[in-house]
Amino acid sequence: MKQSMLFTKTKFEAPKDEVSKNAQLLIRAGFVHKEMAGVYVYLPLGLRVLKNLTELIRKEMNDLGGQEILLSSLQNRVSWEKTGRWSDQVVDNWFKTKLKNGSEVGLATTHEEPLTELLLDHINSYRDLPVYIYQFQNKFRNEERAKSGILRGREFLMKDLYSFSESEAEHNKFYEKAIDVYHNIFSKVGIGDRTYLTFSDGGSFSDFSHEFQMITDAGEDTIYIDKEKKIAVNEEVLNDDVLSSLDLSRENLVEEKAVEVGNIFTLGNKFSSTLGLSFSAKTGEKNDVFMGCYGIGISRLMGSIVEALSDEKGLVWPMSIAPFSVHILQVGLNESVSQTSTDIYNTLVQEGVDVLLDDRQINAGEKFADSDLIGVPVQMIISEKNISSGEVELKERATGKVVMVDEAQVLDTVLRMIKE
RNA sequence: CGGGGCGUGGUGUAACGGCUAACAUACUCGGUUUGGGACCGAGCGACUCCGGGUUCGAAUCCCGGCGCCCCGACCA
Repeated sequence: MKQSMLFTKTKFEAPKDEVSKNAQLLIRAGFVHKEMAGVYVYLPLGLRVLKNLTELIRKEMNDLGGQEILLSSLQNRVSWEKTGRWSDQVVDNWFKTKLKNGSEVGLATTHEEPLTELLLDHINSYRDLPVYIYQFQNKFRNEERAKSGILRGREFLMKDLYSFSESEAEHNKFYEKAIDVYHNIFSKVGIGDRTYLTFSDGGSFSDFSHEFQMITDAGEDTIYIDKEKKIAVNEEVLNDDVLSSLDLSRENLVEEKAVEVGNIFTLGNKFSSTLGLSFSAKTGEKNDVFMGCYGIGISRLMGSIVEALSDEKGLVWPMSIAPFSVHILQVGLNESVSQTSTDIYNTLVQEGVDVLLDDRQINAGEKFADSDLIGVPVQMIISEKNISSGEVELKERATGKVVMVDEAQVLDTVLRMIKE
C-alpha cells in the first residue's frame, strides 16, 4: 500500500486522556480510534494486526483439531436461565436489551450455554466425540471500569474454543495439548519469553484453571513465578496447600505484575449435565459430555504485545503479525529515487510481500519518525546516496541493525527476513 | 460502585471575573529544503462539553447533568 493513500495520519502528541502505553501509541500511530471508554475502533493498520493475529491463531486451532463456527452475539435468555447465569447476581456484566415484543435478550459475554445447547442436535454417540469448536467473536462485557486502553474493554475480540470429550481422561489429553499450543502461539507473537502458565482459580468447575500471564506493569494481576519451572501461581489462589500440591516453595517465587492473555478451563460436566448434553457410550449407558473452554482475547493480546515490545520511539511489531512486513522509505524527491522505490515496491508486492511505501512528499526526518512509530519490522531506505552505489539500506526496527544490500539481492534478502 | 483528577480549534497547551479567547502543531496556499518530526510568509479553523444560576460582565465562581482518565472494589 502507498502511504499517501492511507487515510489515517500519525499524531505528534498522544491524546491527554490516555495514559496506557498501548492506547497512546496505537492512537498516535493511527491503529485505533477510541469510540468511548472501553470501546475501540480498528483502523486499517490496526485491523491488519488483528487479522494477522486471528489468522495465526486460526491455523493453530485448526492444527489442534478445531472446527470454526460463528455463534450469535444476541443471546436467548432461556439457555442462560437453565444454568442460572442469566441472573445479574451471578453474571453482573451482561449488557441486556429488549426485543420489540418485550422479550429480554443479552449481548454475549461468553458462549458455553448456546454452544452446548446447539450440540444437542449433533451429539448422540461416543462416535461423535471428541469435538473441538471455536470462533472469533466480539464479546460484550459491561465492565464497571474499563481501563488500560485495549487491555480491558467493554467490547473486544476473542477467540474461544470449547472441547467436548467423552471422558475426563480424553479431556486431559487435549487439555495438555492445548497448553502446548498456547505456549506456541505466545512465542510466535513475540512474548513467549515473558508469558507464564499460571495456576488460577478453577471456579466451581475444577481445582484450577490455567491462565497465560504476560509480565508487564500494565497488567492488573499479581502472579508468583517459579522461573526455573516456568510456571506461576496467581495471587488469588496462593497459599501453602496450593504450593505444596504444585510442588513449589515460596523462596523460589518472584512476584510480578502481569496481564492475562489466555485462559483455559476444565468445565467438566457442569454445562452438559444442566443442559442435557449426553451421549451413548460404547457400553450403552448415557454419559454427560466432559467439557473445557479455551480463550484468548485477541485485542487484549494485541495491546499486550504493544506493552511488551514497543520502545520510546513507538510500536515494534514482530514479523508474524506486523501490519506490513516492509516499510519502504523514499528519501529525496528526485526521479531516480522514486523510480527505484516504485520498482522495488512492485516487485515485492508481486511476490506477495506486504509492503507499505512512504511516497509522501515530506521531509526525510518525518518519514523516519513515522516509520519508527508505526513499527513495521523492516525499514527499507531508498535514497539518492544509496542508489548511486547500487544499494538499498535495510534496517530492523526492533534492533536498529542496518544492512546494505545490493539492489539485485533485495528480494531474496527481504524474503529471508520475513521467514526468520 | 466508592474515592480523586480533568473537560478550551483536529491534537497538545495558555488566558486575574473585564480587550476581537492566545500559542504550538496539524490542515490550505506560495516559496525554500530533502538522511532524523527543517525553514520563511500568508490563510482556514472554537457558541470554551451540555443546561441552569450569580454578576454590569463568566472559559474562569456556584448548582445539576454528561463525558474522559487514574486509584480501589469487581472481573463467568
